[in-house]
Amino acid sequence: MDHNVFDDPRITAIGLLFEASAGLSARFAAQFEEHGLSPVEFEVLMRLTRSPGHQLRMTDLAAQTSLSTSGVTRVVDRMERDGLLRRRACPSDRRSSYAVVTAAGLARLDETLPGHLQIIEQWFTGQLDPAALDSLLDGLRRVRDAVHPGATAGSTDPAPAHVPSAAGC
Amino acid sequence: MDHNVFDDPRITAIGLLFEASAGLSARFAAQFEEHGLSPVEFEVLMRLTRSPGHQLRMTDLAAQTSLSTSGVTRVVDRMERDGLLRRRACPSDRRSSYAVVTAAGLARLDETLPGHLQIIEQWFTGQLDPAALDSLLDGLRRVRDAVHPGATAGSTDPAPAHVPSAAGC
DNA sequence: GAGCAACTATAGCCGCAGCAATATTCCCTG
DNA sequence: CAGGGAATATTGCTGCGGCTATAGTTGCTC
Repeated sequence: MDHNVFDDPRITAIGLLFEASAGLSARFAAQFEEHGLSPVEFEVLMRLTRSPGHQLRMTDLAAQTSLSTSGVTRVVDRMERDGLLRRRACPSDRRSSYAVVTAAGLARLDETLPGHLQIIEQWFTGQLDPAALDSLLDGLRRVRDAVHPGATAGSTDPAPAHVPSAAGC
Repeated sequence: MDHNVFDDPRITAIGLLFEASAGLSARFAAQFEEHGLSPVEFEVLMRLTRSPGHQLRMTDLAAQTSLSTSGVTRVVDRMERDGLLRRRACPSDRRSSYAVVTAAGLARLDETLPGHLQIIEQWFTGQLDPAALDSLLDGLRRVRDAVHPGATAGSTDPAPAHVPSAAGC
């Protein structure tokens, strides 16, 4: 029990990261639900809204989220049924289709975002003084860049740097 | 586009936290799979093994993981079928039952842990010099303590402080 | 000691999401 | 321009896990 694995600083470190992350996720989910959104739906709304024309091809949307292409198909199904999104055929490539944010989708996002930002501030960024926060973010950025989830990532990147295949459309 | 929400420092911050966390999760999942474990199964194995007698009542196990009680029932079903765990009736309370780690379960954990620790070091703790790491962990601890996932948390706590109801057993 | 509320584990039902298979379309090569 | 390989979206199938209902057990109160 002297060099118990459970006391290993690495276990402690990863525990802190995951608990902080999970705790925030739970707060977010609760607030999203108040506005009739699931976490994935919010993420989809964010990704699409920040994209040019408030739209993205299904594949590209999948690449920018934590979802597979079939997962995207179903989320877009639900959100289209709820009027938040709309499918649009790609004129130049008849295999592709766009998911486009509707006015209702934009409104829903606008209605959800203030509370979301407030929660981030209350439970995360506001918990630390500016210097400590910078320090934390620097560390996270280092880790993020190292582990680079590839498709899962990109939230901070203004453009995915990929610009995969939205060329002809 | 001047005060675009997407460029809000809070969005950037939470993006970094989630991407780092998700990236590490993905690495972990891949390594767990090499040893025939899912992330939840690994978590269950860790929680039980660090508990006195390598066992925990189903309810307490649920409280210490990200699972509901019915979720625990099913995970334990699977792991019992695979020989990693074993159910044991609680002698003093016939409603309760224990999940106990078997020798095979311990062996599986021992076989999985070194690689797990190595991944943590390679992609997380080893990415930063000691001072920066301390800084990062301090920040995370602050956030963790604030958001305190309640049941979901506890990974770093040697004892859950609760010591819920394992009294009579 | 009978009744009742709280607790414990489980089973039914459901939605979600990944993988693999499929149909369609595109593009490149000969 | 014919044919084959790659890309795109969708669907079937599966496993996972939460919520709710249920059955059994406990302890408390009258």
